[in-house]
Amino acid sequence: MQKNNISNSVIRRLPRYYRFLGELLNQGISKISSRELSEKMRLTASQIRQDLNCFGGFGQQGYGYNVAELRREVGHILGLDKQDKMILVGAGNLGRAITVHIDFAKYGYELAGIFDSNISLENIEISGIKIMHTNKLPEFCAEHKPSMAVLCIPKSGAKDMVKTLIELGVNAFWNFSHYDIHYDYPDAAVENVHLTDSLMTLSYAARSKQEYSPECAPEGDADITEE
Amino acid sequence: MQKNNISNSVIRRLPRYYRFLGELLNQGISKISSRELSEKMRLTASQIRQDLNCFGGFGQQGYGYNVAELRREVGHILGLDKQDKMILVGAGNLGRAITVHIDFAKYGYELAGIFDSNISLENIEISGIKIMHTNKLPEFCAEHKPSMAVLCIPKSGAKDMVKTLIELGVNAFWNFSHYDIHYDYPDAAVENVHLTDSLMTLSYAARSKQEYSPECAPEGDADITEE
DNA sequence: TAGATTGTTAATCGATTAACAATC
DNA sequence: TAGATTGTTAATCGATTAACAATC
Repeated sequence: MQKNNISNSVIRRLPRYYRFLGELLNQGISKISSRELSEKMRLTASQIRQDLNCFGGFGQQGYGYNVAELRREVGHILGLDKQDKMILVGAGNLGRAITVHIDFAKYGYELAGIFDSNISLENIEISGIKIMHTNKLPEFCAEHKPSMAVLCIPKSGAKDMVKTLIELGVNAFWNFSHYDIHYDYPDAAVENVHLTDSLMTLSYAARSKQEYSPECAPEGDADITEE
Repeated sequence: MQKNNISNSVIRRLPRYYRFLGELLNQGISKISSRELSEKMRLTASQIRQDLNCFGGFGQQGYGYNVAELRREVGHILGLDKQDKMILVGAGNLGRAITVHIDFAKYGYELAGIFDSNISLENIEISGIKIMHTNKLPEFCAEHKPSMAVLCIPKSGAKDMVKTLIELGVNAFWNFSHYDIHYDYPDAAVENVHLTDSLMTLSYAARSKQEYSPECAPEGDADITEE
């Protein structure tokens, strides 16, 4: 199904296609052309056809794409129709929010266990799952063989935790810490969520807009705002 | 200070520079060359010099970059040394986690108010801030003039909420909902955090690795894994 | 000064867009 | 069939890397 070497840019657009196709389906739209979809998604029809054709010819000349079928295909490419076990490590505010907020089953994962190194959290339930102490990880992983871990722990503890998890067979990480897993384990599947990086990017966008907005703009050349 | 039209690719690398420079500083390293930094960050020295030179010549030939000074400059470019008020809308699990987890002051923002449309949450305190009902927004914004809002609300309510906030003078959004703000307000500063998109991307990476891993690889050409 | 390393221009690479032939 | 729209190749655009002259 998947051809070799699909570029990261293409992969990162797939979830968005998947979402939009889901919405179209909810709206009862069963057929769509690349041009119509491009208008809804604000990208070019060309790009949509290129992207989809990395994985196969899902459309039909003169007709377009069947929404339900295309969504199923994209979901399949993303692996959402599989079923794997995963764990979450770090039951702080962020870990608890993700546990409650994300419906992992929709993405082909079963949240099988929650772990924290803080012994006082042991046996507390979140979303019906009891928090276990991290010293239970070897036993748990041997039994359930989770393939993915969500890391909601500080950077300081992350390096050792990842080492442990890799040894226990976990090879995919949804990483909310700032520890750079790929540096030490280039073969692991890693998706970093750097919330503060995102906030800083927004800060840049918001504040450069401030500078250039008409009310605040200084007289003369906007380039030379430096003192 | 900032030249025109810095590409988004460059901007998105700045927070990472900022983090790495902070670490170097913590380690007591006061001077670094683009080559040394490139090894630590796993990117090319050329790119580092190109990126930084979009904003000015922060280095010195034959010497390198002063870590403390460069960090200050990058922080300044990102606007982290400013101070603006902001609000958070949606005090569910995610909203509460972000309130507690993110130190907004570090990024030049003061979390001035938390809002929720659920009346039963009113006056509950998170991180010392009392949740207010969303009907208090007009009054609050008139008084405090927040420039940014964190949106931790479902997509269904997001469109109306953004319309309200835009009218109240908020023009930057850290958007955890799936509502596409830029579609309706192309001039707003928007940073989307699509957690489930990130999870799907990880799913793809994790599962295509599974397919190609030595233990599970089928015999013959790996390209033709389709039945 | 000589050595090192930046700032900056030129070359390369990859991703996006445009064009069009294939075909439903 | 004629019209529409895909799949796919070619052209363009932008981002990254390499090279080197400037200079500390």
